[in-house]
Amino acid sequence: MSLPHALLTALIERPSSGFDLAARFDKSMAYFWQASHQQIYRELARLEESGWVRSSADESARGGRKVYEVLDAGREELRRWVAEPADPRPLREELMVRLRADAAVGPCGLESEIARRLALHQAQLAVYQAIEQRDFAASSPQRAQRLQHLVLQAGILMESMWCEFSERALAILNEPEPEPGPGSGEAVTAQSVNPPSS
Amino acid sequence: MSLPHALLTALIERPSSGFDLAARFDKSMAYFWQASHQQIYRELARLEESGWVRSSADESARGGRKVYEVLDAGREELRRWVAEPADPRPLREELMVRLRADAAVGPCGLESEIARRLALHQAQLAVYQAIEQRDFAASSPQRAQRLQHLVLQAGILMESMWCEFSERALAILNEPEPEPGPGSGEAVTAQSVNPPSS
DNA sequence: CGGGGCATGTAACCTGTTACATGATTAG
DNA sequence: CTAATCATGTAACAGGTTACATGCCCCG
Repeated sequence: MSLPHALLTALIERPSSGFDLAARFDKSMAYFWQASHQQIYRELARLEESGWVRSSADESARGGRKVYEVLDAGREELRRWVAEPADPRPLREELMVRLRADAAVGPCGLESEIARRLALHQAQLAVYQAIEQRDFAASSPQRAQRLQHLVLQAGILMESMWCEFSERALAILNEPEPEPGPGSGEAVTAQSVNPPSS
Repeated sequence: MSLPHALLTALIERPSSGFDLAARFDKSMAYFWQASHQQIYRELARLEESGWVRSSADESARGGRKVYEVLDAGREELRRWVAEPADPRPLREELMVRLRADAAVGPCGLESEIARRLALHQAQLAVYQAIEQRDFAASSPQRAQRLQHLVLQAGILMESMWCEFSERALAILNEPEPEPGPGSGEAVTAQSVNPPSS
């Protein structure tokens, strides 16, 4: 339930239309939150209904462009929400399910997929590092700047972690099997091992 | 859409009832996937409808206990799915939105929340490390074992990352402000800084 | 005047969460 | 007998995804 507050934040940074927000969510906020334009329009309507933002038709632009800005009630709500405790949302990582499944039924050719994802994570890491060099080369004493840098660093930490993980996974998957066995050539090793703890 | 395949995997590891699966999802699979019992029952019904699993009433147990086991079609489906390419699901990390919001509206007292979460991540890390010591002390040559260890290591990497991140965040949030300013005591620093790239 | 980008939406659907409902068995 | 635990479900809803619908305006 943080989409409304993500939108409030983005609108405080700069009043915008739904369209602009959708575009900006692919940039400044994409490290850790994203939303489709449908979601954004839906949510903007709710925010306005709650009296947290106000829209005004932008006559200078084409189409029925509506620019939203945050009202005082919206700011208060945002400040209230920021300090509210919230447990980390549990992970849902499909790749781990695949690895478990591969462990259960025997080799399924997962290596190429992992290699592909390693490349993706390396590329994303490079993008983040380029942004860091461009925008945060000099360490700033300003609180807001440092926090924004921190969020970017989280993205960097995350991508680094996935690179590291992918390499470990490839090392295991590409390992030659201990004894291939001359006869039946499939899924023999799998059944014997049960999950570790219980 | 990996819940059905997570269930297939768990059922291959050991045929079980819905209730057992719900309990086991809190253990062996909880690092990276979880599901409520409602989801599990709903999904088991679908799996049976698809002809991937079969249920049989367990007379020896109390209640209307139904034990599910995976059929050949289910195994085939699982093998097919494992190799299927799938991009990493984008992150959704509420805490990052909070940090961004704090950067936008000024200090909101986020430190205590971050400290709380640091403690949570440290605790979880300790749990994972204990499991690792207990179940994976000796390095095994068996593929399935090594993959299961790998998945646990992903959990460890993840928790370590969050600890590292939380500490960095606390360092910034607890820093004294450069010039506090004698007059107005609120939200002055925020507005001047815009998001980095655009 | 036609195509492409700007701009705003509706509708249907799937997944996951929360709350509620039901009954069987066993321990005290 | 009663409470706890085992065991299986239904219903309603919220959030997110996909597909579709609509119209404006500028450029060629």
